[in-house]
Order: sequence, then C-alpha cells, then structure tokens
Amino acid sequence: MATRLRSPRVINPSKQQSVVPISDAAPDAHTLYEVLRDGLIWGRWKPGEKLKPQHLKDELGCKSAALREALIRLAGEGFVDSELNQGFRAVAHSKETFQEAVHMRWVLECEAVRMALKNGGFEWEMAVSAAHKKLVFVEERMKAADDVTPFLKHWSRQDWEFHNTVLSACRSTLLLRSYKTAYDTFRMYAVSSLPTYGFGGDNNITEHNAIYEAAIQHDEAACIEAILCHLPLSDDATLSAGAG
Amino acid sequence: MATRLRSPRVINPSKQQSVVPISDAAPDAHTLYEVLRDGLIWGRWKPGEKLKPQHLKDELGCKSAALREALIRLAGEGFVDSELNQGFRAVAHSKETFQEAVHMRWVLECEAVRMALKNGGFEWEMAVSAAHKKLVFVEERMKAADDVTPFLKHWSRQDWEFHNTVLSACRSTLLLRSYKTAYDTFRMYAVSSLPTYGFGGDNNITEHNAIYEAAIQHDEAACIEAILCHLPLSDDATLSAGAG
DNA sequence: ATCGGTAATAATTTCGAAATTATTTAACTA
DNA sequence: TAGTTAAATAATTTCGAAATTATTACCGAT
Repeated sequence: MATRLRSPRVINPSKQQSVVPISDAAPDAHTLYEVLRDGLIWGRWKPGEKLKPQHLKDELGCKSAALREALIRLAGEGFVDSELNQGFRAVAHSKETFQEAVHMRWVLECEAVRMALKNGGFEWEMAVSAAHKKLVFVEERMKAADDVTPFLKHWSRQDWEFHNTVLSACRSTLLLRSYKTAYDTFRMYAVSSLPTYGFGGDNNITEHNAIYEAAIQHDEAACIEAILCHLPLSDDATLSAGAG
Repeated sequence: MATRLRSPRVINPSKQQSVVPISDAAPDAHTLYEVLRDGLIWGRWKPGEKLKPQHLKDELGCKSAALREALIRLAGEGFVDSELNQGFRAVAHSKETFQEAVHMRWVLECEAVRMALKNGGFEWEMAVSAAHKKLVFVEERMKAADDVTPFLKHWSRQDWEFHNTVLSACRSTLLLRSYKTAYDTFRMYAVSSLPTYGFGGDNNITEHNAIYEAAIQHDEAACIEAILCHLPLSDDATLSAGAG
C-alpha cells in the first residue's frame, strides 16, 4: 500500500482559543434567546415595540444571524410577532389574552397538581418546602415594607419557582412546557399592566400557604380549591371551573 | 431650493418578476416549515432520523438559510431535536410521550369543549355538522373496504378537522395552540407506531357520532363522557379523569 | 395647501462562502 | 491484529454583503 503524502496541520496563531474566557465575546443564539425572553417578560421592551435587529445588535453586542435565530424561536412561542418583511415586535396584550393565560394556568395547574400529589415523594416534598420557604421570606419582607417595588422582581421569580416546583412531580414534560408558556404570558401582562405585577399583599401569603399545606399533605381537593382562590379568574372562567 | 440630481432607476431585466408564477422557485421559510412539519408527522422522516441540511436542500430544492429557519421553529415546538454542532433530527417517541400527548388532549379537549358548547352559535353548529359529515363519509368507506390503508391519511386529516372544529368556538387561541401541539404529537406517534394510525374501526364511527350529537345538543356531560371514551387513555390517566 | 406619485433612504431578508466542529479513514505502534 | 493517534473529509454554524422590500422625504399638480 502506497504511503499517503500529508502536509502538517497549520494552525493560525491568532485564531487559537484563549485559556481565559473572553467576557465580551458575542453571545450565541441560545444565550440571546434567554436574554430576549427575559427582557420581553420583564418589560425591557414594551408590548408592541419594534425589535429592530440593527439596534438590538448594538444593544446586545451580537451578530445578526444569532439574533434572528433567537427571534424566530420566540415568534414560534408567541412572545414575538413577526410578519413577512415587516420585522419583529414584542407582542401586545389585552385583557382577553391575559384571561386566556389565567385560564390556561388554572386548567393545567389543577391537572398537574393532581398528578403531582399522586407521584410526589419525599424529595419533592423537600423541594416544595424549600421553594415555599423562599417565597414566604420575600412576601414577609414585602408585608413589612412601605414600598414593595424593589421586591417585585424577586417575588415574581419565587412565585414561579414555587408553582413550578409543586407541579414538577406531575411527570409530563408536555404539560409542564405548556404551563410555562401560559405562566410567562400571564407574567408578561402582569409586569406591563398590573400595578404590582399581580402581587396581592397579605392575601398572597395566605393563598400560597394554603396551596403549600394541601400539597404537602397530598390533599387533592384542598389543593385545587386553594389554586382556584389564588388565580385571578374571571367570572366566566369560574363558572366553567365549577363544572370541573 | 436647489434641485436634487437624480439618476433614473435601473431595473435589471433578468430580475424582473415573471407574470406567470415560476413553479420551481425555492420555497420560503414558512412554506418549508409547513412541508417539514407535515413530513415529520406523516412519516416522511422516521423518528430519530437525522435531518441533514445538505440532503434536504436537494430533496426540497431550497436554500440552507430558509431550511435552518424552519428547523429552528420546529425545534422550538418540540418536533425536532437539536443539539449544538450536532445538527437536527426528528424526535423519537416512546409510549410515555404518547401517553403524555393523549393525556394533554384529554385535559385540553374537555376544557375547550365546555367553553365551545357555551359559546358556539349557529355558524359553529353548521361547521361541526359539515366536519362530522366528511369524517363519517371516510369512515363508512373504510368500514366497507377490505384494506383501509389507502384511506388512513384522509381519515386522520378529517379526524383533526372534526375535533378542531368542535373546539374552535372555545375562544382561547392559547388553548387551541397547545391542543394542536398535543394532537400532532399524538398523530406523529400514531403514524409511526400504531398499525392503522389509531383508526379503531366501527368503534370510531360510534364514538365520533356520540361526540357530534352531544356537541350539537350542547350537552356538556355527554360530550365529555364521549371524549373520554374516544381517547386511548391509560388506566393511570383515567383514574385522574374520574376526579375531573 | 393638500394630495398623489416618485426617488432616496432605511430596514429586512436572503445567500454563498468562510470558519468551526464532528466524523471517518488511514497510518503507526505494541 | 487490535488499539491509538492524527489527517482527511464531511457536516454544521457563522458571517458579511447583496438583494429585496418597506418607509420616508421630496417634487409637482390640482
């Protein structure tokens, strides 16, 4: 067998990867997706605002291709509107879309909690307990504070962590994915249109506690009742709830 | 004010749009998305199969950018798996993911039908009636036929149209979007793993008829009972259903 | 002065090639 | 001959610029 002729591999020194991570490297598509999703939920871009690739490129220090990829994903999830040759813009909400999100939360949360209470073991109970403790911590501080504003973002994040942890034992990734979309749609509206992101003062503490206690005791009826009280369902949806 | 100097617009004749649409033009991202989604559901690509841009480019006659855009959207929806630098592949199913899809269908379909029966007017009743008629037409033919194979795709499409039409009056786009994802996940598994795409012979006709009659009469309890019978829920999920 | 049309400008989308990363193949060693 | 290493190849991702499309500003006419 004839020996093959091979030239040695040439490595361009300027392209060699640095040992120290370069902090100002352009973020990849997945990171951008997270940044944009977070920004849309937390009001960095207002509902209906145009998301111009050229401006965002400067603002986020990224390349247009990665940006476009992230925006396409967000459009698929419904957090961004896109029309052909008209670019992207943050979705605009209405009371109706908010009610849809609340309703979806109610439907999915009730079903998921039923399954979670059946499947959840000791590990789950610990996780729920921890998430509740953190949420209570924030809510107690807010109760004592004159101005709740600086706590709102922390609170909202803990609210998500608590609800998500409770449902995490339901063993349906499909359900949890839909729930996340509904929850984030809910939150997006709350951030932009409700005075305190939907924080309801003392009631919240009581409601979350009721959900927590019922969950830990695996009391299905009590847990679902507590969730029903907790969500700001319209009368319309509540009627439907009665049938459930 | 000084007159501005302007050169006449030059149009490259070769780039001028033809009056007759060119059939072999490269499909845009949205069309590709539909083609790929359809192909994934109907088994054009097998579960777990790698979706290589280079091959697909030839197969579908498209450009790589449009293809990538479509694949990104499908990945976001969960019909395609993507890992960094490892390309895309059709999702692989299991009995568990199928059961999740069935369960999601049950949860969402029951809730949507409750709302639809409240909101649906005459127009909706006509649409439901028409969709049912078409479905029955296919199912009667299948009943008479020795081999149902050639009807399966028609049947599956009409099954979707019927269920979707029934739910269409629910007035929640968020719910309908989640339902579509669940239904298509269900169908994807059925096409690849169930002998007759989930078609159950005479039972199907009876079940669809029960749903139809209950819907037209706005009989909520009967409609939900009929849906429960219709969906291939596991015992696990059925227990949960009893609590609903 | 307002309306309609046309050119200039700005923005978005598309595209092909370069750069990066993974996979396969071949050579070498034990 | 099996196991190891590195090159060659193949595939994927990135990128910047070209092409397309929308928007804005200007001129002329009614």
